[in-house]
Amino acid sequence: MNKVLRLNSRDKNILVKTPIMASLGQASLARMLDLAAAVSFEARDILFREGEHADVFYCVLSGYVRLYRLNKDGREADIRICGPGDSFAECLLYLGPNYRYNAQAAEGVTLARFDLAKVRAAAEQDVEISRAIMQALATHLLTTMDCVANDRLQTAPQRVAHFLLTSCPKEGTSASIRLPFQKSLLAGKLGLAPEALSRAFSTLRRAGVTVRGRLIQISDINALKQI
Amino acid sequence: MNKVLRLNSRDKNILVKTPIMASLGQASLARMLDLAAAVSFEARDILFREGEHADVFYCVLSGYVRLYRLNKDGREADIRICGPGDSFAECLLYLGPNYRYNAQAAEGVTLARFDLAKVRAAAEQDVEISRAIMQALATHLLTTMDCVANDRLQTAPQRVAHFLLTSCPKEGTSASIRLPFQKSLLAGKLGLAPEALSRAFSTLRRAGVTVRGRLIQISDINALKQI
DNA sequence: CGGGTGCTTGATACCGATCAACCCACGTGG
DNA sequence: CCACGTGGGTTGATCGGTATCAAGCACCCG
Repeated sequence: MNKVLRLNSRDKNILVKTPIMASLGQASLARMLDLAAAVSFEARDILFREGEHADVFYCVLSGYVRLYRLNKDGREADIRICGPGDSFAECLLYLGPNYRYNAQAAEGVTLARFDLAKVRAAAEQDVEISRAIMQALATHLLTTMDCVANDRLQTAPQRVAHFLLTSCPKEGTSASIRLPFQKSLLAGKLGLAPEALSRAFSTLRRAGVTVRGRLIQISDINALKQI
Repeated sequence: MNKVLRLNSRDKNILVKTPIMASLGQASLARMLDLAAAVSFEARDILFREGEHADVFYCVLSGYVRLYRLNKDGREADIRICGPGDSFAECLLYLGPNYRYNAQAAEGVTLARFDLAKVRAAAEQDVEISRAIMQALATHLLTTMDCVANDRLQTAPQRVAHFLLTSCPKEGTSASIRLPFQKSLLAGKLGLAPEALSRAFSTLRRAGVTVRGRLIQISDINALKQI
């Protein structure tokens, strides 16, 4: 747990470009910025646990946060990986009083923290804010439904190929990507064990994918699409 | 495709108890009811397909609807099964112009149909409506996140046990359930092949689960929780 | 009685988890 | 400068779970 501050101007600049904030007009934006506090966490810090009473939600300014669940014998499964601009736990604005999953800093992170009750009140008065929240919720919902469908339809190499294709520019026949986080985190995001991710990368070698550390070269984008 | 009618009073009674409508006051409720049209589909009818232009969303009055995706070689995976009271595709109120999955009637269904644009306009003026929609979106989001977590953490028998536990009364040591739909639909909902569901039921026999047709007897609820 | 349809059962194959060993890059301290 | 430890990643061997394919069964309805 950590420092709580008013946002500095760098943080504000990031926050303003965030999906939940980007669509807001002058007044609504000011209102939301006024409710935001900056907090930071070290790698592996737990932000909250499933079942705890929820009174704040977050928006990532830098770094990555894992949202995950545990089963009764302690195995964990990632539900979502949140990076810069992503907000999480906003779904609790209009729901039960407890967090429904665990959140952990995957590395050092800085976050904007919002008081659920205050934002709820602000949304009540300000249609722009409530519309922005709806949009965020709808987006998360579709993303999560995509996740279910992908888990159920795609094999490990296909998931990795799909991920690569969504994180490289559309045009051109080749591309190179730098992973924004550790491979083990990517594995979790794709619902794979780290070993399975590693093997998936090596089967993708024959489709023109070269991996060295976090650098990934894709020689033939169209070949990837055929996987 | 089928009859389009104003709602009859039976349908209205159902619709009014629905999550999206239940929280509405007199005026907002009237406004929404005024936008609703009743439609019905035969078993296996396609309501819409992924990629089609979306101009309406639905709320189930009776029967069940499958939401599913296809992969390129034609295999399908269910994303969600919607029963009476469930609404779907409302997430498109504030998002892209196209449906993001396929919807099919799993049996004969009656639905309330809402024009996206009109509801959007209504929500813009009426905070109650927009709050109700948010609540529905948030609920769906959490449900879908649960689904991801369950898919990634639980085996087939565990998923079935979990399903049984959520569809039987909390108190008591034994219970009996009548499945509201076909087993093959349940299989899809749980992300399983029908054969796998069948086998899961038979491994649950040793935990005191007896299946005959759609009737399921659970002799020891606590035993199920240990699976 | 014949023919659906939905479900179960069996045999097999595949995919990914798991466990263990190893590798490599890096940092630290003797 | 080197020995060592650590953390992230890869590789190999094995196991388990579920999909798939195929056949058989039960029930319903003509």
